Amino acid sequence: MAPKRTTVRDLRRQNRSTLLSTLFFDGPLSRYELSRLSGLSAATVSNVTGELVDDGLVVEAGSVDSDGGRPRVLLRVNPAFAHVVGVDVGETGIKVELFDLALTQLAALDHALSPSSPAAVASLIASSVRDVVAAAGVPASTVLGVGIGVPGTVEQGATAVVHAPTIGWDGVRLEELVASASSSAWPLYVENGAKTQGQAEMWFGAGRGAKHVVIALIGSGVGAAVVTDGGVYRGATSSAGEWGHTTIVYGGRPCRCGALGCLEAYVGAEGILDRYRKARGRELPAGDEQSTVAALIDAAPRSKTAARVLEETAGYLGAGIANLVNLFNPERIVLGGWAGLALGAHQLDRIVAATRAHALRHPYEQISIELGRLGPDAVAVGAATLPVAALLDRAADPRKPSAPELSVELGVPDRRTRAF
Amino acid sequence: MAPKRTTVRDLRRQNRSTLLSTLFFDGPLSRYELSRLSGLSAATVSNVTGELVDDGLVVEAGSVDSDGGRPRVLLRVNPAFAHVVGVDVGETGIKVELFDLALTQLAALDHALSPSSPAAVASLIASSVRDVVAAAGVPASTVLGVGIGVPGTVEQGATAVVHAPTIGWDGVRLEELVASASSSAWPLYVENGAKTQGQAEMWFGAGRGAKHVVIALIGSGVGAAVVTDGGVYRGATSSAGEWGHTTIVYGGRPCRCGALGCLEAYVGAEGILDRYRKARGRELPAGDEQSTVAALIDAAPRSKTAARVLEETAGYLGAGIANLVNLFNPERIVLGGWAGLALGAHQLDRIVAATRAHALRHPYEQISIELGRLGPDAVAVGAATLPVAALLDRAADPRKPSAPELSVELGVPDRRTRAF
DNA sequence: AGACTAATTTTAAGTCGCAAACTAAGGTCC
DNA sequence: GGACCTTAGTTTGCGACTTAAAATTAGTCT
Repeated sequence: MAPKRTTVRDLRRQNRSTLLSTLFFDGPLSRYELSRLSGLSAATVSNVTGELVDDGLVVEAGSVDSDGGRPRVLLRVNPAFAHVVGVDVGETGIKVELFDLALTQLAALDHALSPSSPAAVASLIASSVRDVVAAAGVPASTVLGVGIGVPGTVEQGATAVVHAPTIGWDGVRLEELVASASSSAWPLYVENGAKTQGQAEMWFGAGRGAKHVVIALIGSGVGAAVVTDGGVYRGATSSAGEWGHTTIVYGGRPCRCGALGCLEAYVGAEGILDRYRKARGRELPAGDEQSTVAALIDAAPRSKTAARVLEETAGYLGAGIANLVNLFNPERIVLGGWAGLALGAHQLDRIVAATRAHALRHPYEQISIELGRLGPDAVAVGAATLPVAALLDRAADPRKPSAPELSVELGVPDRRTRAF
Repeated sequence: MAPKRTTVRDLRRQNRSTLLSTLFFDGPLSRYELSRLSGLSAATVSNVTGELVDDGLVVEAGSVDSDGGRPRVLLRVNPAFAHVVGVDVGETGIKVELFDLALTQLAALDHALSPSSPAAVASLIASSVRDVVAAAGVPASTVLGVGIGVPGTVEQGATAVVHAPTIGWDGVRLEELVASASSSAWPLYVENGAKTQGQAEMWFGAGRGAKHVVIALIGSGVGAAVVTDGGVYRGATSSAGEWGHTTIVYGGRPCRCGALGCLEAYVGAEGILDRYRKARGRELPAGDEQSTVAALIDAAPRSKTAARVLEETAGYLGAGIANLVNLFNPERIVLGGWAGLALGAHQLDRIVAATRAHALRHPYEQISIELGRLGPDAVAVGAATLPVAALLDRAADPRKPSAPELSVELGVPDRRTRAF
């Protein structure tokens, strides 16, 4: 409630966290390099890493010559220290994957699933998590937590509340449902799927190294994860980033959200196909969205109509991206989601040109537009990062035995910001 | 360059900053209340405030009974400890105002000015600052710094670079120009005017108490200050928040930025009047924009055309606001700028209705839409907060004698301030 | 083996915030 | 008016922390 920031102990925790995070992200490093990178004195690095090694969080990983002196001993995060589970609740099925602490996948499970009651999904999640832990053969006690990415907005609070209209969920307390369907008490972290995917791209994909990034997620619908100052931006109630439902054509096409002229109604797969259908004046061959869009793109070289629809899509998308550029002034825009990748692969030049036409010169000059680098597992990987982020953040403080007050404070990795 | 976070000394600075900021924003407080609010122990509060009092930053301010015990001694920031200057560089003139540390205005100066060369403006700023300090009769040595709000984007870096197309500035290093035109070496802080006005609303106006706010600035043009997690959001190169140039009508009206369909072309004063002109099919009576818009609003009850133009304006504006709501998920939207206030006063219901129609239900339910509370001095007040924010931030560390390495690190000042 | 170099660890300060004990300042009750 | 509360603020003693400097370790080079 208050500014809160205090004691000398926080310092230690902070430094533990800094060092652990540095090791996590910047690979094996010697104590010496850690000292340079963190700004901490060699003595402190030695002291703190010693503790981390004692705790089993960090292990030595060979050494490296240093011309003519004592070789540096490399340290790295111990991948086997703990395991995490990532769950991707999609519109057509759920994926459950288990990773070690380095986010290497050890086991995975896939369930097709037509939209079902929250309770049914929760119980499927609970049993699948159990199964995947068993399949990987890791001791249950090493499981740090379970991250769950869902296709809707997630209101973070004492307990996460999910609103996911596309699968018919409204006000679902998924955390509670899963917890009560599950025998183990692993901490649960529920988050919007676009945000988990964005976090995955930030940690391991096209977002690495940047601090201000927007990761667009274009599939059947359209979403985005906005990364500001290095962290996923959530806003007051965690529903920030609903890019798909920003108005781009005032009074335009109806969107499934009920409003008119949303970006999603133009560049979401459903919107693209619908516009194509109208342009052709007749129905499309049957097939799922994904292959139909692929067919549309294939047809472009031969079909004027297909080409025009794609061209227009690139225009709308560029304008939508320009809005992000003007509002957020990011360094980088990452196009993700299956439709985003498909469009990006064939229309990137046009998209960039349209962005340029709609963005202000100065912020436009700062950005690069790239394609996402992670595959279809990105949402699950990103979900699995949630417990890891919590670990790094609280620096695996041994005094806080790993599963404290549920996911509550996960919200924002509480880096301090500032006013001006 | 690295995560940086260290020493035991930072703790002290941090706590000094927390206490000083708490006193600044939450008025006179006793040590006891400070202890509760900051989470620090009474001992530490006593210790740190003792230091602050010794340094002259804080003074006692009477006492208050505490039923049946020792009365509490109130502490407050010493308004006379330092002074700050705020400069509002507008499109038609500059305002220069001097404040004490509590941001009470002590003197002000106004110069009409047609768009002029940067050097001329810089020299006018330099001399006016000198004049206003002299007029207030405060010793030059107590001037903490000079904040300057400009009507364009400001790229923060080693030195601030201003791009302000509406006054013909492109790549102007205003800081350097003012510094060389000035004999004193007061630290300079250059920032976009919409952002300084936003900061003023956050500190003293409609934004108080909230952490996620968008302060819209609607005048001749359209801008916004986006406050995320309590701080004004700048993005990678400080040009974030260009709301006016987000596309709201794909392929729509040409905007002075060169693109089509920008929000500014519809709800900026110029855009409104131009649409009205077109709707009436003939010229408007002469007059400045501000009075012409007022006349338009007055005419609405009698003129169908005027009413329709305003109604449409509310619609566009609502859609623009909804985009902010969906993307940023703020708690509050503040309408500012003379046109924003005028529209808000007469069309707020319609604007709210349009916002509701375009926003997603969940984030919409979180917001309140309010009018700005500060008058035409807001930009200057906000500019003056910049040196104050720097003071609060570095906690007036006595070791850093108040005017150190020029404003350099103001850019993305690196640390926490406070919940504001 | 001895000299040298560079990475870590140990040692000796010096800082900091906190809990507990203590002092200050006023009120209540008889 | 004095014994006794109550609340605010200060002092003291301590444990925790980081650091600079000195010491140690582990190789390379001759």
